[in-house]
Amino acid sequence: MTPQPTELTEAEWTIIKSIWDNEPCSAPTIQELLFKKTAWTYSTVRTFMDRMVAKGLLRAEKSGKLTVYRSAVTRAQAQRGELLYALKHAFNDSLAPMVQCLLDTKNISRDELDQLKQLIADHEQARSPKRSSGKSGGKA
Amino acid sequence: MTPQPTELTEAEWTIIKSIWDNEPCSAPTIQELLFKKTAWTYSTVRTFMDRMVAKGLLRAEKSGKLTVYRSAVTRAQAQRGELLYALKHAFNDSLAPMVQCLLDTKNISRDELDQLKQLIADHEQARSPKRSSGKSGGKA
DNA sequence: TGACGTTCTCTACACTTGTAGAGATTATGC
DNA sequence: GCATAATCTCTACAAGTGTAGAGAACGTCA
Repeated sequence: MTPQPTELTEAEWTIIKSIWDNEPCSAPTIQELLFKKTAWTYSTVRTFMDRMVAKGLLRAEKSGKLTVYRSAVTRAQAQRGELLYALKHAFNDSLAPMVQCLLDTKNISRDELDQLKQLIADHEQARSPKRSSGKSGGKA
Repeated sequence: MTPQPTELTEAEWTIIKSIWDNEPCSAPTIQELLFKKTAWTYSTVRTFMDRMVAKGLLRAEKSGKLTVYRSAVTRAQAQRGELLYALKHAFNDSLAPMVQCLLDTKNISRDELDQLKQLIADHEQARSPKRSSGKSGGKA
């Protein structure tokens, strides 16, 4: 059961990133961690977190007095959701225009370009394993 | 003055796509065009469109009785906005993870892969024109 | 001139999102 | 036992989003 893709709001992204990096964790912890960036009060953070539990983005568990939170979606799932939203709405689900836009928009260094080429090459490799002599073909 | 990137809601995407394909156009026209997909009433469509004018996504002009609408952002601008939102929030602005996710998520045909490689090659070419004998180096 | 169709304007309402205060509860150190 | 600090719960409110109805205004055809 692949969970259906989720899109997060800006605030939700902020929260869940902090949780991925610190789970399991409590609301006061997250509030404190984010305060420098966001200046959110405890109430604000707590409200977000509880709403995210209701949406299935987080899981909460009471440990005595304290409520302990964990993510309920992985980073990859959330990334996929966001990407698919953009892909679907902005690019009518077609890959090439999206990548083209990426290339046009960002100032991409030569290193990054090489990296991209490598990614694609690896992907091709994985797709149609060529069992070439030298490389073992397994995922690096 | 590059306009700051805009993110559109789902409904806004639906509307503006129809407008890009038909501008200049009136609200009743758009409503009719979209009705099959969305079942939105005239009021709904009109409300969206007027709000989009307020946001600077569309421009409206009265022509006697009729109000005529045009897009105020290009498709490329809107695409960029959406892409940058995803890139920033989901991928912390780094390119490679995004492309990786793309490769992992979609079932990409060999043709598409080739297309991507071509895009990247073209981009490299444009970036550091090699003034090779055969090709004229200008944009295709 | 009156009925009809088209388009517009205005208003509304429920739900979501961003933001937070007030006050209750509980543990803790003295 | 009591002051204090930490945490929780509840409630609220403004702005944004999705959705639409009611009724005005205008052109037109008989």
